[in-house]
Amino acid sequence: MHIEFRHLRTIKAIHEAGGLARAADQLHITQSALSHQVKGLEDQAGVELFVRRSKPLKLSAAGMRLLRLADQVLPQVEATLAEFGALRDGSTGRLHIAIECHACFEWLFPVLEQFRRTWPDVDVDIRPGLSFDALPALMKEEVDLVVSSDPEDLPGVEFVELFDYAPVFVAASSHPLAQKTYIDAADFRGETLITYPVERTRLDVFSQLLIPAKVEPAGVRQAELTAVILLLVASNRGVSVLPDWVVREVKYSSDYVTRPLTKDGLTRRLYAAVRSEERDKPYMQKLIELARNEARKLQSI
Amino acid sequence: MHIEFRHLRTIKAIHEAGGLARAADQLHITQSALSHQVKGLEDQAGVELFVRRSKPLKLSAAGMRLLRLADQVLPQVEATLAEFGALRDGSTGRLHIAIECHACFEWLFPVLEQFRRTWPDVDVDIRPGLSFDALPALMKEEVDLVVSSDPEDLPGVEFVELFDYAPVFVAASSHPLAQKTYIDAADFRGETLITYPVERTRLDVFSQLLIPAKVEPAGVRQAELTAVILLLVASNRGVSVLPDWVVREVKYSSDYVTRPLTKDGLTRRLYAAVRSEERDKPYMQKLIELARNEARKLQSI
DNA sequence: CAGTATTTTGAAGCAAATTCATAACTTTCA
DNA sequence: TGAAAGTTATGAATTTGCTTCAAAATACTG
Repeated sequence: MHIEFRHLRTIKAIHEAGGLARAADQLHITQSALSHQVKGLEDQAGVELFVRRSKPLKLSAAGMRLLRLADQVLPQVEATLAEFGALRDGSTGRLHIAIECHACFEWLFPVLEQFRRTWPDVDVDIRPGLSFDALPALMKEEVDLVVSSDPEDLPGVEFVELFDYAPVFVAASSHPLAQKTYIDAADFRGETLITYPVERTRLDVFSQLLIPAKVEPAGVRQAELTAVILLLVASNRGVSVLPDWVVREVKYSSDYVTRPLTKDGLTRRLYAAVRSEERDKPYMQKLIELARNEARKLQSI
Repeated sequence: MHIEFRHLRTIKAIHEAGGLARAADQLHITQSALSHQVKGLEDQAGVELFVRRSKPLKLSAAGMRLLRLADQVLPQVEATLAEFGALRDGSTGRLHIAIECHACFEWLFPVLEQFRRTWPDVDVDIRPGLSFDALPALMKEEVDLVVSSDPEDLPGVEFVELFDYAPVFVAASSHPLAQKTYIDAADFRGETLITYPVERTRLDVFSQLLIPAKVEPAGVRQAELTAVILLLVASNRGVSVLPDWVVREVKYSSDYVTRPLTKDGLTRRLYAAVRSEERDKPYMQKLIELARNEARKLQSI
């Protein structure tokens, strides 16, 4: 026999009630059960827990020690169970986000800032999705939300629409292509293209435009940070394609210009991939709502 | 079903071992048992504790929380059990002392000072208040040692001899009785006797001298503190009878003199009353040894 | 000292934890 | 991709040990 929480509750109850009989009522078990329990406990601890010789069954020194343990431990257990309650009803949880889309930092950061104000107890984190496969990680519960623009049909995963955006062409104001009203795939043929350092299939320019048109740019150069890409573009080291929300803020800068891709412009859609069970959690809903609002704000600039 | 220590140990083992199977070995139960246990725990807590979709069975957010609880709680339990061990082998315990004999403060304090140096973990206290029913309190385990000079035959209580002392007569140097070489009961007839405020039967002068001789002093005045009694005696407000160790230290003072009671002198014996079970506890032995030494020291002055 | 309240004890019942046997997955490796 | 290895889940049988019941022992009260 081991010491168990039951025993701590028992000690506490007996102390408070001042006797087995009353404590038994309080715990909804027989007084006899308590007697056996105490005896077992004393056997196993090897010490007397109570002073028998007196009527109101007082705690001995060892009993006091055990009571102290109960007073330390039981509240800790209560606290843990309370947190489980919060986990269950969705007021607490983990929200680790993986972003496949490299430029998503731009709008996600402000969203998370807002989010933390309403849901301070949710454990939030962003994991740049370059180093691993975001969707398998989502299924394995290594992350809880993946921002992606390529919905797949996966069991237990749902893709919730966030917002639409347009990948747009960016070039220095002095660049010859800045003269055109829109850019076609063929226009890239003589250009150096600056992209994020990920596989081509995950870049809108390639997947939506160049690969279908079988066009290979003159050169490809990679840069990690959006700010650096814009810098390179401004100094005419190449051209790039970025989501409209990225360049929206700097649209009126005279250093570079943005042009739609193809005559009608391309449109892509961003999704939040979440596990089905978690889709309806309140903080999940909240994050999605905030993301949509943030996008609206950026696009109305 | 309630959450129990068993579950905490389980969580901890599974986390450390990195899987049910290995944890099962470590805990010396079947892997099946662990599986059932985890399931039960998840049902009752209402949250998933582990991430199933991955091979090395990882802890979920809730699982981490429970692990934290285990890491908080289990060491506390260990500590308590360790203290029980110490209680059992006698390196720790409670030593609350009741003194029937009012003047015993004088030698008991220095003894306890010494005692605390060797047995710092023993909870020591002196309780002067219940000098009345000290022995019943001993039996009810309200106190653990009673200093007494009247051994009784009580079940479960033993009287361990401490040391002998002599109640001696004290008077101002200028007092007429200071001329006598020893004092008899009859000498008290015209005197004011100063005593501690307790019943006569528990005062050596009365029980050993005046009551047997059927002598009533001219007056009786009571004082709480030994120092006050000596003060009153010195200023000739009365005479007193005190244990020799009390006046030994001030014996050569010219303010008062001490004289033996009766021609041969009275001798009394002081005992430590303890419960039989506790008599052989090491710290109990130590205290008794220290008391005897202290008495030797005082009497050799 | 009887009467009441409370705790202890032993046997029996019962619920819950464990085991056994086996199925269902996951991952690995060819 | 399929087979093999390793790991976890499940259901029925079993065992453990907690709880209850009934009755005796003990402590307290007037």
